[in-house]
Amino acid sequence: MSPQERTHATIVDVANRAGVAISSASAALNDRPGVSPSTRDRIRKVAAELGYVPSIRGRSLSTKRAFSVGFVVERDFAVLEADPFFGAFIGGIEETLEPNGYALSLQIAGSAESSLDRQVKLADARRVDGVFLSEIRIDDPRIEALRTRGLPAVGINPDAGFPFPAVRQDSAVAIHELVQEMVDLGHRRIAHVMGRESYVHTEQRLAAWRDAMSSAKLPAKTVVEGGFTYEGGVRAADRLLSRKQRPTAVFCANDLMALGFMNRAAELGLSIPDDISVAGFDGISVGEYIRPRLTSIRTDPRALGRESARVLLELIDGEAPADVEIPPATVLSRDSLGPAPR
Amino acid sequence: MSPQERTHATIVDVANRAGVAISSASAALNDRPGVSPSTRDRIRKVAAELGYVPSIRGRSLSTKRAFSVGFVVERDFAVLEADPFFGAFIGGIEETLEPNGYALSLQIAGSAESSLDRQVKLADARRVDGVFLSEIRIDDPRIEALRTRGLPAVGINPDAGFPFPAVRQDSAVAIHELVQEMVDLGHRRIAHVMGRESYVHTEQRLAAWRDAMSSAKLPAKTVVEGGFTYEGGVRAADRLLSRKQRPTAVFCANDLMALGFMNRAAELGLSIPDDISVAGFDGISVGEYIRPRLTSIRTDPRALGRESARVLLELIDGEAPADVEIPPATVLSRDSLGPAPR
DNA sequence: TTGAAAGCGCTACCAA
DNA sequence: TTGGTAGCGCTTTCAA
Repeated sequence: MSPQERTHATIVDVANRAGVAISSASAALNDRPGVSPSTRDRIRKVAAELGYVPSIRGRSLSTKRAFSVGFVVERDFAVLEADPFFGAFIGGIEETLEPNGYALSLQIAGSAESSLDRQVKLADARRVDGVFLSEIRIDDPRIEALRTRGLPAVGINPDAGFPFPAVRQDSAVAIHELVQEMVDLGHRRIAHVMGRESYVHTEQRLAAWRDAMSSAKLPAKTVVEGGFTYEGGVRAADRLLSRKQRPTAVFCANDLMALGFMNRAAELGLSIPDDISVAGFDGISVGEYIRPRLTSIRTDPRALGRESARVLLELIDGEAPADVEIPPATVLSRDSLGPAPR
Repeated sequence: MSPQERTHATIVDVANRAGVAISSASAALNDRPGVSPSTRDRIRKVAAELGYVPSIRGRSLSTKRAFSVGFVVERDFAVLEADPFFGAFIGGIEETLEPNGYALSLQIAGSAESSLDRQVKLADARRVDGVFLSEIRIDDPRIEALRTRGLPAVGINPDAGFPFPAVRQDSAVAIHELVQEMVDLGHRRIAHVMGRESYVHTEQRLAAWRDAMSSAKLPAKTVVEGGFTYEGGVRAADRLLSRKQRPTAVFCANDLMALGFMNRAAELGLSIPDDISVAGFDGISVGEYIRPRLTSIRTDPRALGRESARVLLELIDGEAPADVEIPPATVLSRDSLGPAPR
């Protein structure tokens, strides 16, 4: 075991070469007051000559900061692949992190238990200064674990009453619009294929659909669970389309389920949107590539990531950031919605 | 700025409480010899009572290790979303990293320049002990940057002669099989939609296609560039299908381009696979969800990630790991290939 | 087997 | 404005 480290210039080297004290070098290099302009310049020049880059390790130990934040993705590998949220969200996080000298420590957990475990380990080893909490569950155990540890955290689309600062993007309005659009097209039997049970966003979408249905004076009772997977969408189609009074339109809680639903419906001999209208949620790019193109709800995971990171950094800096609400999701009208068959 | 750090138990606390020297505590906690069984047990017990978790920061500074490795993903955000490699590869990396106490520092770079820049910063700030090099270009400038810094790195599917240890998955054999399958179906005019210029994997797939064509005594001259994007696939279809002697089969260097190609072909009134056969590369799950289902080549990014991380950790440990070759990619036969039209 | 202490690279406090 | 120095939490060397 030989950590092959090239010898980097340290602040001591800079101070020596510049003929100043280490503390002066530190102050100069960090734009802290208390150094005369001339020595400051000299120190800077020497640092540049030496190719000095501060060691995050030394700084970390002395400032008690990791300069790194954590994100534990809790998602099945299979789902992960087709998931649009992931990449864009991380991209957004990075937009904020990078200019602030922070790095992202990413972990992938296959299950909720290991997700909690990973989160705890990141915190206990003081690898990170804070974490992102997405895919929040009802009574999510991570919340308590984080609170006992006093680790800064920011929630992505949590429910009201969430104990940490939150960043939210409303999708209820878009879901209302979508349902209304269906109603305007003459649909009365509108079903919902909901996501995985006990996730907050599953409930949020379900509730929005219910509200929209009730606004339209329509009964909101046809709901089946699809678990956010393609296969779940297939099964949902099997269950919903075998009914005597089958729905004429379906709102799926994500695009992957909508894909499964559409394919199964087609296999069952139904044509979309002539026999049945389908809409998804997420606005994944693949929705644009399939035929008919999938009507969906477009969210902005990138902005969510960017803002979450901003809030998290503020929190880490000891501020008390307010919750952030980014512009709401919008309906992405494409071809999978049509007039209700008569 | 108040780094809200709960006071964690340190090794000093453990040593004090156990009534031993710090060095003994360290030895006991790290399974190093030189501590009697009884004191070792006592120290362990105290550590457990105190909920002691070693601070990675302190350890990092003293061992000159970050216990973290870096991965800079250089990909367009739009492409990233539909990219199957990303998530699975990271998942694989994690499988190796986690049990070894390492974390992954992930960065997303929009361009090649910023990718290099990020890589350099990670290295210079000593945030990571090594990095993964994927999406390698011909004469990739990152290689030189890494070498000057003496930072351990492992290449993912690099060309022969790559200066760092490498992990590879052969796809030439599968491409040969695929082309042969096309030939067996009666195709003679088989085109290739290649990926983005100057990427090693673009060249590798192109070369494999050329070889396969020449093995079949067929001219390998119909090639258009598609840049690995959906739109590139669309443009390729426009160019290839407007020819007087249009190809009857097309091998696209990734699935996304194949999707674009298929959709455009359909728009032009061609039916797949009756009028034209299409195959992709990657085996993305969406290929299963579209109609006709896309024939492709299945790679194993997860295994690639797992092995790469293993090699990288060995390298960091000062060993001299040999290159690794994981089982080759395979043809994923689905529905987008059919007999040549006559 | 045990303990004391130096040192990793940096920040920050206190004197000069 | 400068310099000296303690200390962050750990590993590791060297004495006892």
